[in-house]
Amino acid sequence: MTTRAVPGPRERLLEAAKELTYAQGVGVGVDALLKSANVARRSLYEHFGGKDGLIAEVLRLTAAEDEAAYEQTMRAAGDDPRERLLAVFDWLGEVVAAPDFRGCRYLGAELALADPDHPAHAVIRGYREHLHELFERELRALGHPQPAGAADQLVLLIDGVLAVGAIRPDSRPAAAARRLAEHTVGDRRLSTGGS
Amino acid sequence: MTTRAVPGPRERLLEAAKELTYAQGVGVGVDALLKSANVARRSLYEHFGGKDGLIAEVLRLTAAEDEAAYEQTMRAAGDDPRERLLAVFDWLGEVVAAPDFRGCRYLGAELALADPDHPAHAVIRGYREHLHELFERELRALGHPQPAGAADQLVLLIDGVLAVGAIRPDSRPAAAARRLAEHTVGDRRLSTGGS
DNA sequence: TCCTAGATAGACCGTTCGGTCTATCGACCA
DNA sequence: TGGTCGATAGACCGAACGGTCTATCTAGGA
Repeated sequence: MTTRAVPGPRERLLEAAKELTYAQGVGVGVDALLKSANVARRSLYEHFGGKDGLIAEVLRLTAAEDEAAYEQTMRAAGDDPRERLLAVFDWLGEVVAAPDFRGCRYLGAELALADPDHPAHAVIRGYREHLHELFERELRALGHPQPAGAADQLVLLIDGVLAVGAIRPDSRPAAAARRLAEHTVGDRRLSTGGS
Repeated sequence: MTTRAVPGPRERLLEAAKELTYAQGVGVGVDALLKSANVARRSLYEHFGGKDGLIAEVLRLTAAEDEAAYEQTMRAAGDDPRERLLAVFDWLGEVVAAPDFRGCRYLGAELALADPDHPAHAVIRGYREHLHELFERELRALGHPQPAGAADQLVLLIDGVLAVGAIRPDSRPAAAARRLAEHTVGDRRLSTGGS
């Protein structure tokens, strides 16, 4: 049974941890997670082996969701790779402006988990690589001369938006980043084969 | 006596906290701080009122140091505002490449301290504003048409460098950001009064 | 010389931490 | 009907948490 009519303890725990580890940081207590999920203490250790396992699994889950959100945003922006890439920054503007926005979940976990062997770090790196490949693919379709380097720049701009948004959400960082992203992806003439 | 020959408990505590809160995050225990600083438990509460007060004071201290580092970097780059601004990104390249680099201290604290009333948040915002004003001043000297907006972009690029550097220090994010910063500050012709 | 102020060590407080344990409950299946 | 398995509640563990306390020591000034 991989599907069930009503969410089981595992699903409830993941959902509660997804919200609490974002709102409070990965330092939330196990008790708070169990209480919020209405799950027995033992279930956590049965399903995830411990708090660290739960955190890593939550990041895996949200990474898949966030990757899908990026892809959906680009899909909805049409067929032009340039428009698809820039649409990401318009969408980020909404993300950052949301009242419960509290910065990038992955960067928060990366900085909070001092242990370099924590399983979350590998998940975070994988998420970043996925985004990088996503952008690089579009840049290749655009005929960009340096798709890998340009993808580096786009990822950096996204990090900047999420970081600035965490501290000064009112400063509209996504708009500032979009202007730089327009420069990164190149102007419209470039898509016909510039130098 | 504001100066003393040998660092007193307050100075030792600040120094130890500066290192430990960066290496381990602001979640470090009070015991670890006291042991590292070789300071009596009571001294912490006498001087800083508690852990939160110590953290805020550490951020105030490092903010002053970091602001001075930015200014020194720009001063050493000469008189041309354009070169002074771009030199910041060359310097950031060294910062990120340092073996003990672990991301931006301020962003880490911002994301880790869930309590919006924590005194550290005000310190962090003040630090950001100081940097913004520093850049805006140079951009005005450059004759940039939108100094405030361009300063927003530079701060965003710095955040991006520090964020990417925390996760993939080997990807040379400062070099990617510098190329974008060159676009932000404008090319050389602009300093003579372009559109 | 005595007094005071600051620093020390460290016991102690109640709470919370992550994790392990036993015992019970309830649904499903043979 | 009896057995099994997943989930439950919750006691319990040692350790660490942030913070308060007393008592002792020591350097500086009157």
